[in-house]
Amino acid sequence: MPYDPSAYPPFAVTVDLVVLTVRKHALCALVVRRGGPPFQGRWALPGGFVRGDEDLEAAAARELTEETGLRPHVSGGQNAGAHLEQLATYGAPRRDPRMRVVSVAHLVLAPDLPSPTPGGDARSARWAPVGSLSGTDSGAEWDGTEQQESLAFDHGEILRDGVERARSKIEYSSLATAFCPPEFTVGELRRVYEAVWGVALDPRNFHRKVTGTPGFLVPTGGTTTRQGGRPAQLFRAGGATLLNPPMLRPEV
Amino acid sequence: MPYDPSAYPPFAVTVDLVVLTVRKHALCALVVRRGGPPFQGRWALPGGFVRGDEDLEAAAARELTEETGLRPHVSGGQNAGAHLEQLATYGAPRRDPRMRVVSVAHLVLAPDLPSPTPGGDARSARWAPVGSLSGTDSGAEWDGTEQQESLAFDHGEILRDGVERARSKIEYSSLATAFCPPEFTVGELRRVYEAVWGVALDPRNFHRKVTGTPGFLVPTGGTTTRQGGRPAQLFRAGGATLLNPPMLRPEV
DNA sequence: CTGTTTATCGTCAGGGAGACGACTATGATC
DNA sequence: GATCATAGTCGTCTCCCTGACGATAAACAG
Repeated sequence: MPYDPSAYPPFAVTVDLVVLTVRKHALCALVVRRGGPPFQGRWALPGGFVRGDEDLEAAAARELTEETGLRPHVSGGQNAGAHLEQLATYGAPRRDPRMRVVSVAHLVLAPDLPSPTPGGDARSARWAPVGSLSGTDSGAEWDGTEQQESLAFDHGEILRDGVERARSKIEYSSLATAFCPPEFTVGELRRVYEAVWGVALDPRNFHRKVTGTPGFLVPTGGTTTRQGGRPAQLFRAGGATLLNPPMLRPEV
Repeated sequence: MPYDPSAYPPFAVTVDLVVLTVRKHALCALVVRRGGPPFQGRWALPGGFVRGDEDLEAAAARELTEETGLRPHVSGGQNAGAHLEQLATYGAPRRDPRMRVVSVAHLVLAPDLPSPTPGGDARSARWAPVGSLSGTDSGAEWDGTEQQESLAFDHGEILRDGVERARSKIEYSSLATAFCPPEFTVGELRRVYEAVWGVALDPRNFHRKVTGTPGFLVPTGGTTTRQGGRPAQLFRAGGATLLNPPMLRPEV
């Protein structure tokens, strides 16, 4: 099937971002309010068109910087920016009612940002607990104090896939450190796991596991009491990216 | 950023297929020879354009059927067709020298097909051991008896990603059964793992693991001696899709 | 000073995996 | 038919990891 360049059906290609962070013991996703039709006024994932001469990952990084000011560390890299990776591609024929759009979704894991409304973009944006957005099943931490509304387009499905990817990936990789500031304590890292998985973990077993895995954490020598209680050692993310054996999330 | 439907850059969208099978103790990928420029005469992954009103997965399934006659069981389903799932999307600006093409790669795991040249397509197609295609590191089983040649476009990279996905996914899922005929023995399943991972596994421990995992295998009652030696029980794939705990491939 | 919070170290039992020994049931070969 | 090679299947033993949980340490709040 030698294809004919003059006869291919035209598509628009976008990138959509599932930007996750942990705020106040809850896994949150960045959502923006749509300013125009379709789905005007509804919340959606941030995203935009891929430019004609732009790589997909570069487009995702550009959108991320535009929305949050974060500068991603593509494909690994030390803590200090955000982790960015391709998630999946969504291309159902009528997912956008106006035209045929194929969206390459990306997943971003970011530390908690001080800015309440991230980025200086004119659109309103907020961090929404993933439990408050329909399409996710983690209703445990969802207490109903916020407006629950389904996302525009198929973004609910994309968010669900991104959350599931994050939940499973921190099992066998050191990616959870991407949710932490450059220096963090074992307890802070544990609270990340608890927020992402929505379960409580035993502090003693968790401490044994993460400090006993070579290359996962490297002590910086400092300590902190910012969590209250006894001072805790500070760590940086080590070079290891794969956890072997993995830390499996507890059964139902 | 309310986007303007009349001003988006146009892309062509294709699907490319990484079709894997196990033949004669080796993991093999389906490759087709290109009939026209660019890369004329080089081997490439099968694939083609997504039609204007066609879902991505449907396009992948259609291409698969056109190339091999296989009818995929999308997203799980019992043994009898092939497993198909989305792999990743490749969209570097100049990956196709003619125009901007974004390719949504899919991964297919198929049982060994009797047909030497799969499908009745006019193009020449063959099963190539993945070790014989550059871009993969599993050189152990590659003995140099076949022509080694790098694939067209970025298909070497796509193949490598697909092989890595298959290698890691059979660790924690029952997907390895997709490489097997509807009824198979424990030994045949073990040889699938050995071929995909390129390692030797202990038959006794493997037998204990797979027969001891609930829902992985269900005995059909029959036996076979098609492998020689003592008759072996026949099994079908059970309903379980996730292996818990996983069967981790041995270290280096 | 006492209670509370968080961090960290230890102990113990159970499960799973790797390393093997032993036995079984076929077909092939002498 | 006896023997051998080939696979399959069952057991055992040890080590390591994990989950459950007791105990101690070091800060702060009253």
